[in-house]
Amino acid sequence: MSTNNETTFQQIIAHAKEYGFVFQSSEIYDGLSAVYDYGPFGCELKKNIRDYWWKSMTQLHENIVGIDAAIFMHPTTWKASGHVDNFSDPMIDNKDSKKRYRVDHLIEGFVDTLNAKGENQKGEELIAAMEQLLAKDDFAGLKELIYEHKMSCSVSGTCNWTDIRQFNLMFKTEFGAVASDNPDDNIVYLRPETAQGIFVNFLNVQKTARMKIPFGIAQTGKAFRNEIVARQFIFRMREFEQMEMQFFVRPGTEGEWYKVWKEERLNWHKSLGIPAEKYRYHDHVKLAHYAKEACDIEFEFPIGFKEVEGIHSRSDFDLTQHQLYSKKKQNYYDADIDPATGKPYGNYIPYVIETSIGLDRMFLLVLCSAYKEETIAKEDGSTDSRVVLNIPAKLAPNKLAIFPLTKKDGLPEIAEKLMSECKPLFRCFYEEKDAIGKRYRRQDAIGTPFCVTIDHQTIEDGTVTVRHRDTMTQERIPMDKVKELVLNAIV
RNA sequence: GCGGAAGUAGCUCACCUGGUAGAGCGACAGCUUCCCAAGCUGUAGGUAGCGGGUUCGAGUCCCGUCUUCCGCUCCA
Repeated sequence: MSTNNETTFQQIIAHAKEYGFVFQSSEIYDGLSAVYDYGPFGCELKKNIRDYWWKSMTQLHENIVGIDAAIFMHPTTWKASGHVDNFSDPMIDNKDSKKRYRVDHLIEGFVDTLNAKGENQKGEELIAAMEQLLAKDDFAGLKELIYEHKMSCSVSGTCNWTDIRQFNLMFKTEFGAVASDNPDDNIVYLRPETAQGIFVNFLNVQKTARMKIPFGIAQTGKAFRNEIVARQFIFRMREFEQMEMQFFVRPGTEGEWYKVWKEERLNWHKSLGIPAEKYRYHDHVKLAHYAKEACDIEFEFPIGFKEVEGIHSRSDFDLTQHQLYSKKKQNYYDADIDPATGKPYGNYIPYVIETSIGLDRMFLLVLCSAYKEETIAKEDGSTDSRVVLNIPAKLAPNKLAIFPLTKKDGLPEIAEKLMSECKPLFRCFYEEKDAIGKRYRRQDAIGTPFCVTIDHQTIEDGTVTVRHRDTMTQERIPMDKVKELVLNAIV
């Protein structure tokens, strides 16, 4: 048995479509760019990944609770978080060098060269003009300004510019049925991250669930971003799902908690049996405006190492910002005794360690690591091939397939009996058509870990054949042990 | 967003230099079959991404558009 390592990303994408895992959104209308739908097996796999994460966060950690915050949030949320100001800059491209500039950076850079030449007053005038135009979103005026002063690209040296375009990270929509005179009054954003729903509920959760620091709040849910380049299948989508946990800690302890979660999260990945050498950390050198420390957990996809999860030490940035914008105190009273002073730690705004994993990326990770094209040497010397998804049993869409060897002699009746016993406990699939080998292969293609075949011997002694997906080996066990076998593998 | 390539049945592809679409696999319905796909029979499924143009006639040539792929660019 040999595995072909040269399976490309394309083959995995084709397989995902052909077997009902992922479809392009609105495909009959030529599709919607960078939006995808999950099919029957895809949505099961996705749900199983989400459940596994949720359980490992909220059930296995007594100090982590969940919430489900709305996608719509008060617009001020995004002013406080920095998303409005940091991600709505007008951009311009140089057609010759293909280099993209933020318009304000381009003009400021030009002003710097003026200042270097001692033309400071001209520079100041230019900055003033720019700020006026920016405030009015007058892109034509800004472009004129760039041409008027013959601002050129530092790479190509030309003034061959595209029109100015605004890059908006966040999707906007209208809120409320009645239009206001000022359209801005009705704008709400589709959240670009789930984290802010946790932060604005920090005190609600802390008080009602009677949480003591250190504690965490977990949430899974959709988030929306206008990506400049949206490509690579479900790796980068405009609508995607995050699984985030914000862990609130006493200031000064964030360094050790960052280490704890960095390790804890990688262990979660390893617990799925995915080879450790496929993973690596990528520590951030350049940090975001809110971060103290940050790293990514990267996975080696067929297209190279890519980020799947981020662990960020976010300081008290977010809660402080929300306190500032909402004018509501975000303090926590810590009654524990500080050994240094002999007194309680008292009031403070907690620090936050964030773990944030993309559910869709995790889905792709599972699919990529599971997909195998195998060539099998048969006993008669000929070769055979199969496509198999070695999905971890606890994540597999179907857990058990039940086959009567033939569809007569009472075998289907026995199989249906087993089916009705098992299906309340885990997802099963029943099939009686086609040759048994063909049925096995169909289950391999969607990653079903176990197949059970009922044959004539079952009638005599009540045993069945269990066929294992990964090894293709078979064993004979009593039919009433099947349930237990599967349950042991998936819990 | 820019440059290049592609878009024919669910999938992989064929139709050579324009003359009104075919195969394999798959699916479905049967038959056969006592344990690993490629035995047998039958059925369904495509106005050739979409729109326009040239032509007596276009899947085949031209333009536009959408989508996908590759490279560049961006990515808190």
